[in-house]
Amino acid sequence: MSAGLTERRQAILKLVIQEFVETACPVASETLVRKYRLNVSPATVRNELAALEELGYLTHLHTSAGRVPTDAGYRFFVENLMERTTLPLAEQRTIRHQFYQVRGELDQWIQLAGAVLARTTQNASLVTPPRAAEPLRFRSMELIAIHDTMALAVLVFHGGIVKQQTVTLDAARSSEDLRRSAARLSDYLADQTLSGIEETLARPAEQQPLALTDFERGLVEMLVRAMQTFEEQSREQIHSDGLIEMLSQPEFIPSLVREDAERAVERLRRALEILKSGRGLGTLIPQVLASDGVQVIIGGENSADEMREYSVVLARYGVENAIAGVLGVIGPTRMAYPRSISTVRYISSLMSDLLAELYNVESRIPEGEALE
Amino acid sequence: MSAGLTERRQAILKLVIQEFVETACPVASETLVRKYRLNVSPATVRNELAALEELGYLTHLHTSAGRVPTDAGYRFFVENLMERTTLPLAEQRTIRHQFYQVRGELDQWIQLAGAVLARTTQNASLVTPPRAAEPLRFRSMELIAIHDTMALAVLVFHGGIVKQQTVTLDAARSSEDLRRSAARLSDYLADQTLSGIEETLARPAEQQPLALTDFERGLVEMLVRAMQTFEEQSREQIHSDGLIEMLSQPEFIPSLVREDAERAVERLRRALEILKSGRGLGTLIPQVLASDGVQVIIGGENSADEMREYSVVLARYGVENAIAGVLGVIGPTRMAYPRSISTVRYISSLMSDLLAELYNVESRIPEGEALE
DNA sequence: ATTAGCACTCTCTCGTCAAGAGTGCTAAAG
DNA sequence: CTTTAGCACTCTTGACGAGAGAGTGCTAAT
Repeated sequence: MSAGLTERRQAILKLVIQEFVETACPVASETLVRKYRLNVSPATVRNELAALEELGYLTHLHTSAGRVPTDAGYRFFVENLMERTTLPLAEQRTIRHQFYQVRGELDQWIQLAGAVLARTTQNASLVTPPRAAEPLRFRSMELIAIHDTMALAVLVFHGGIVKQQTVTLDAARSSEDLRRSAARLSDYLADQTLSGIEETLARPAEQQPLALTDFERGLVEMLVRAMQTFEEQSREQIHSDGLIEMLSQPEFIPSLVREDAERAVERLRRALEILKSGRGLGTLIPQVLASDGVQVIIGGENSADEMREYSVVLARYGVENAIAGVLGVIGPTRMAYPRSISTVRYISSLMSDLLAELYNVESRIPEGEALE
Repeated sequence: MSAGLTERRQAILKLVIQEFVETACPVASETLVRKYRLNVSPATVRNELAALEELGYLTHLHTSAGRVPTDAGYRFFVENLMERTTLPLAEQRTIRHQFYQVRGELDQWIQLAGAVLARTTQNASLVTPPRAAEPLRFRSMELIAIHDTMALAVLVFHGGIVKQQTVTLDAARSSEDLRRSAARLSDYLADQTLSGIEETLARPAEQQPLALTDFERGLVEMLVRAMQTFEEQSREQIHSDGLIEMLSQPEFIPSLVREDAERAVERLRRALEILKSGRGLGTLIPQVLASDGVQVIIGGENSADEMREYSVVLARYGVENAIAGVLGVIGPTRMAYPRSISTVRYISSLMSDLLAELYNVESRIPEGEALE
């Protein structure tokens, strides 16, 4: 019976997927013949569909409804059937322009990347802030008086990472005082990592190259705390956007998908939880960070059951050996993979370019034209 | 027939609202009698319910279903029937402790306030960053070299507001160079507002007290751009959180609310749009900024039709004559108003305390115990 | 003024039924 | 051996209706 995946079956599989992605309705044999002007009869197509089903690429919800791709079907499509597309140049231009307008602000890049991914793919987007390959390394500190008993500490780390923190002063201090303390600490702890700083502090007093005042000791504590929370946060933080875009997919509109409507809402809640907590994605991120190119995870392929109905398209971005993050889109398995993939590829290369510029490394990515 | 709002009717109205808020089901006369051990018969209650309906405080979905409060009913409850409660001390303590742990970071306060509001009220929360009453006033600038052709500008404004921005250098510059330029500009433009800076720059060259290099001129442009975008953003930005909490309300669970299920999803989409875009809230924020105490907007009372099914509980927070923002919760009109109001009141006073501390003003708010 | 009793209304839930969609199978044709 | 026409079969969907249940509104008695 099953004579393997003949050319024609592949072509039909491709059509089924295209059609299903477009319409979100199970596709019937006759629809295919009519819409794509196939030169065979519906019966022939039915035979092929049955074969594809036996091979595991399609399913039946129930006896008499059209075919729907399985995860394996999508997988085959992505691997073998899909032509590699790039985002239209006009869209690339528009996106580049938007990034140009927020040049200089990393936070804005992240936010913009999320918004653009969501808008162009009509799905939710995920962006993790770029994380340094190496642990955070202190560079210098500035103290700026806000008023008598309060100052603002600006903590600068290697790689242009800056954190600010207000500190309460035990007593009034002059600007000059603050500047001196900041300078002393900047000198004292320059280029140290968190563990280095802790080590330095742990040394017995007589081995300390510098006698710290109580005030300065307090500052160091604040610095340590800031570095800790930063490392914790950057490890986990996932920005997401485009919930609304994803929710406009028919999967979430009970009137369109002939189904319980109960389940549509349940699905929605699950989607929310995934996006908010990043649960189900936790294991994916490091995996993507360790691999090149665009990664496509279809349904529950790689992670827990809760992701069964969703696909994720992710790519790493960043600068080799320096800093890297992950960005991508998440949506129902019925996803326009070519578009998602080309968008993710483009945005990740764009973000890489921007970061490379920041890090003064010439870009290595083919699609990366200079930013304006 | 309608002998006005007698004592007993008020009591019954109160019970109806309590019951409906708790169960989300239309409340029947017999239920009231049984559950609250009223010493009258269901028939009597029915008469009173009918009167309350005629007075506009209750409605009927259809002939034979229990009563449901109208907006006017909630309004009367909030104004006259509700006892003014405060958040339990244990909860206050927990919340204070959480704020203590992120002391020194304004961004974190905002985020935490949103999370706490959402969690304790089981609704979505809204927080706008505190905005200075006066326009942004420049204080000083630091330039920190990142590498040869890139530096990080740290812009400090009055009130402890800090922005960072990377700048590309036209040519390599020494640290000393950068420091001098930053110092010159800090001196030159200190204490100026955006319009002041623009005015200063507009003066003819011979009146300029200081001849700026091209590089410095570029920095000023960057500063102006940063100040502009900051003012724009802070005018509009609304942080929201707690979507998941709100979505766990029965209104959004089609199986619980006997209703189209279609509408539950539509309602949900609307909620999302309100939260994301702040549409329907736009007019509310300035209104709340201009008034004291907790403001309750029930249903479409004050704004457009899209808010008809939602209530908002908002309060201003901040420091008199210096800085102010708005925070609160949004949820279905069937809301536990006493709890929402007391939570919003507490969080706003807490945030006010924190800001007052930052601004070195002694706190004026009664509930505001010292932070730890 | 309160309340018991009861009719009335409206929703909700099944079950049935007919229509429709699409498949799977069989047998004939190329 | 492949393709196809024809047809029975399955399953969903929507409509209709009846019966049960919930709660009210009214009336008349207390």
